Amino acid sequence: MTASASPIRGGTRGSRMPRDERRAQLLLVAREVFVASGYHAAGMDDIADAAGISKPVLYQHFPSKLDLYLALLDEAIDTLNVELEQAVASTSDNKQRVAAATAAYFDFVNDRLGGFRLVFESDLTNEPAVRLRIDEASDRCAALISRVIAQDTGLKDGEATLLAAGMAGLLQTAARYWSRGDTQVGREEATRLISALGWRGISSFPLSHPPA
Amino acid sequence: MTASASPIRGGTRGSRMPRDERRAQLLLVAREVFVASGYHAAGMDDIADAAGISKPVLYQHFPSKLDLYLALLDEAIDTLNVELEQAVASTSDNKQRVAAATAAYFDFVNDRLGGFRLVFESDLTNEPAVRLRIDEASDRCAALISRVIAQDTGLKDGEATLLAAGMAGLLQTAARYWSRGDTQVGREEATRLISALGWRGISSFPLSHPPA
DNA sequence: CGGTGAACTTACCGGCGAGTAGGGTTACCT
DNA sequence: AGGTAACCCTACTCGCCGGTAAGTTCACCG
Repeated sequence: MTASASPIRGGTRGSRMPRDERRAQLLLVAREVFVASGYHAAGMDDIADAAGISKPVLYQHFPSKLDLYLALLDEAIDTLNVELEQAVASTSDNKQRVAAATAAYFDFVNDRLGGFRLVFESDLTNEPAVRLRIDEASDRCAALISRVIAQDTGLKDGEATLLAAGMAGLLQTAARYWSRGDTQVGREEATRLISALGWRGISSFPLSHPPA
Repeated sequence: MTASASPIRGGTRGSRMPRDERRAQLLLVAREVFVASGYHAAGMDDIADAAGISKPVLYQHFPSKLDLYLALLDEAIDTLNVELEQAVASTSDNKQRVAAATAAYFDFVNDRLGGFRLVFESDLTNEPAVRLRIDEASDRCAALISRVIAQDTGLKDGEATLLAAGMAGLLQTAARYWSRGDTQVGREEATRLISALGWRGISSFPLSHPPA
């Protein structure tokens, strides 16, 4: 259940490191372990072992398991937000924006580091600090998308945000499903399909009372 | 963090019960506790206390914490699948089908029993048994939706299923977002918006090569 | 070279929580 | 009534894991 193939990542056993470098390595290794096992199944011993150090060193860099996890979570959330922001800012054509946003989600979900698991598949959602961050992240994504929707459709704010939350879920779920790889559809095709689904959905508003 | 207001649910302390009735009560109470605290934070003691019995009784009905949890998970998954199936079968008009499916998700997410938390917000996703069930549940939902999509658009199976997975995510996320209640939009309006988003998205396929 | 501090270690503590042993009590049937 | 089986309880074990106390080795600098 825990990493065992190559017990030491990013440094030879016994090699000392300057504090900053060590911290960076620990973040890297810890992410791998958390991503692979989830918060609960991952032990601080596992992380220390994987990094080739002993547990107290870990605690010299992070005051608690939760803090370590939160640091990684923040990192991942930030990545997602930045990528999505760039996508929205990359063009002024809203159709293109949807396509770019879709690509951003696919990128995020297929990132080697697997940070998306921390955000979308956390097993610590009952911890208030975690819940808060994830909710905020979702809200921030929704807000970004919401602006595009509102601009394109003239819907009221609450309505646009609801749709945006849905869109975010669509992109996230589709990207994750696709990345599982049991589908025959290639990435190009997949992003095109999802992007089209989203764009067509959005661009046909408002139709509260369908066009005569 | 654990229920404390009314320590005993569904029976007075000390009252004996026939086996089946007791089991049913335990399932009810356990679901409340798991829904409120998640798998990890919930203790078998908590559940026993909340049910007004002692721990060994719990173990006379369920061999382990995991088994108990899985029983509840299966129940919840079944509810979702049945509701969604009924929604799809309730009409032969695909637009209505999308509306009905949307309503089904909103129903499921707003169910008093909160079973949706077990399916959509489980904190035990690293347990293979849980992962398996949730993945299967998603796949089954996607398959149901996929058939509608394929029928309406003539897309290939893999493509339709990808879109269906996305749609399921859209419905799920939107319903959950709405049920958080920080939106001003009423339920009628919300389901109409989401349903429209989904339907418009779907019904405009195929457009792999946009209509001339 | 000696000394100083940071990096690192081994070896432990303490609590928590799943699961259990063994015995008491109530309902029901004959 | 009296036996019996099912229901239930108190009180414990035991492994796991986050976190720590105290001592050791390496790098660097005067």
